[in-house]
Amino acid sequence: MASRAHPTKERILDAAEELFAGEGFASVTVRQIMKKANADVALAYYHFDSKRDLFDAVLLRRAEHLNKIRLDALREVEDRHPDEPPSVEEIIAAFTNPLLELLGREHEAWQHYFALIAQVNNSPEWGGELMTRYFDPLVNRFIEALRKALPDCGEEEIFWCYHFLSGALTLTFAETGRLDNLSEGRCSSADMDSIMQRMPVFLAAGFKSLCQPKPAN
Amino acid sequence: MASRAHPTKERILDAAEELFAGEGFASVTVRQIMKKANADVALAYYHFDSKRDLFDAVLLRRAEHLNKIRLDALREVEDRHPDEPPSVEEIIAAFTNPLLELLGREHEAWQHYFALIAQVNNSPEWGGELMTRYFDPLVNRFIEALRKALPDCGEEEIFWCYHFLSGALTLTFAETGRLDNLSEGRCSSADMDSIMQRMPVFLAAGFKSLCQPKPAN
DNA sequence: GACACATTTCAACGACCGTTGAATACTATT
DNA sequence: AATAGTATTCAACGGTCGTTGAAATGTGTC
Repeated sequence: MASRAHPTKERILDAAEELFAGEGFASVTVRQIMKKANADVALAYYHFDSKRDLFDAVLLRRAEHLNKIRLDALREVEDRHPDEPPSVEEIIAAFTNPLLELLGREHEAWQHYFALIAQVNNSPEWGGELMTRYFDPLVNRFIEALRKALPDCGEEEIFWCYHFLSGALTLTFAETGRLDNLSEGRCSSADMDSIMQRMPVFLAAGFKSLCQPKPAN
Repeated sequence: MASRAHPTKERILDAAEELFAGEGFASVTVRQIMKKANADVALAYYHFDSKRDLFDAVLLRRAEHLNKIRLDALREVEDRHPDEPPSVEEIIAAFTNPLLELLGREHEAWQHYFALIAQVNNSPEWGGELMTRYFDPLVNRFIEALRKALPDCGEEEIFWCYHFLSGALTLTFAETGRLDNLSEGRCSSADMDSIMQRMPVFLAAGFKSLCQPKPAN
């Protein structure tokens, strides 16, 4: 039992991640988590100090990796043509495409994580604090890049545009089934190619419409 | 006690709405709700049949009014120039501006409701089913109007664009404090004028970029 | 093999959960 | 004033919650 390849602590985090993502923090029981993780209840409190600490650990575990690969993606498009700033589309694609790559590689794990993030982002209880704690440095880095790509853009505009982006992004990656229901099967939330082709275009157009002087009507 | 102006049933719904919006369905206790409503615990089960039924009643109460005024707003822009379909901006403004008007009139009540909807929309547990049940007829009506405004648009594009819109909209109206934190006070989630001036423009640009042949680069 | 130390098991604590049945108070009609 | 129906109170139920202390087991070191 408790194979080395999947140590207990990781199994607990996996189980907690999936259950929290599906039903939220409060409705999931520590006993449910530990049953799914095939471990005794008390082990949750040995490896983590409380249910809440376990929740934070779930969030933190993948946040670091996520921030790293997104930052790499941004650096890459910035280095691609060092004399001029990257386009808005490129910056936004660097923000969103890493998520799609992760989903392609380990779909289940990251899908649960993104569903969890969507709930956190949209919760008044946690949205403000937790998103700030885990993602602000990276987000500020992207906003800085966007400012360079949109030199005529006002300060407030950038933040509002990012806020709209954030809502669209988290809902899309949450895969709640809403899109599938509404479109009566014509679209699938899990269709990553559709997301990749459409989301950066949609969001970049929004940024440009608010942040740069319109050429004409 | 239990003044006619604020009957018990309504007070229970108000209290439940505020608490559910703040902390989610599961972490709120029926006892907490009834304490806030200044009524005995058992009354929750007299006026509603269960905690879950109370939750549904909270969602349903304002959904009807909301659907009505949004539909009116859409009809109004459609009737404004009966010979041609309204523009994408006008349609989206008809979808979003009624929310702002409600917030202007009874800010607190509707603010709690929108925060609740944001959580429901982003929950895998509820997002698919509940949003469909309460809002699909209206949403389909708007999608139909958008189809007319964007005759060259593919079927899938419209649903994806609406999905992006839905995410941006629900997060924005949830007022989680995230925008305020990220912008370090430069923007306020509660600044309704900012939303009205920016959101329809941003979203309409996204629709047009994906749904209509680009004039140039 | 004795030792320290990390990990796991087991049983239980008090608190609080959603829910209910029976008794009481209110309100309006006759 | 008697009655019927609605609204409210009170006390409690079985169950489950997060959490813990103490005992048992495993693991590597000298």
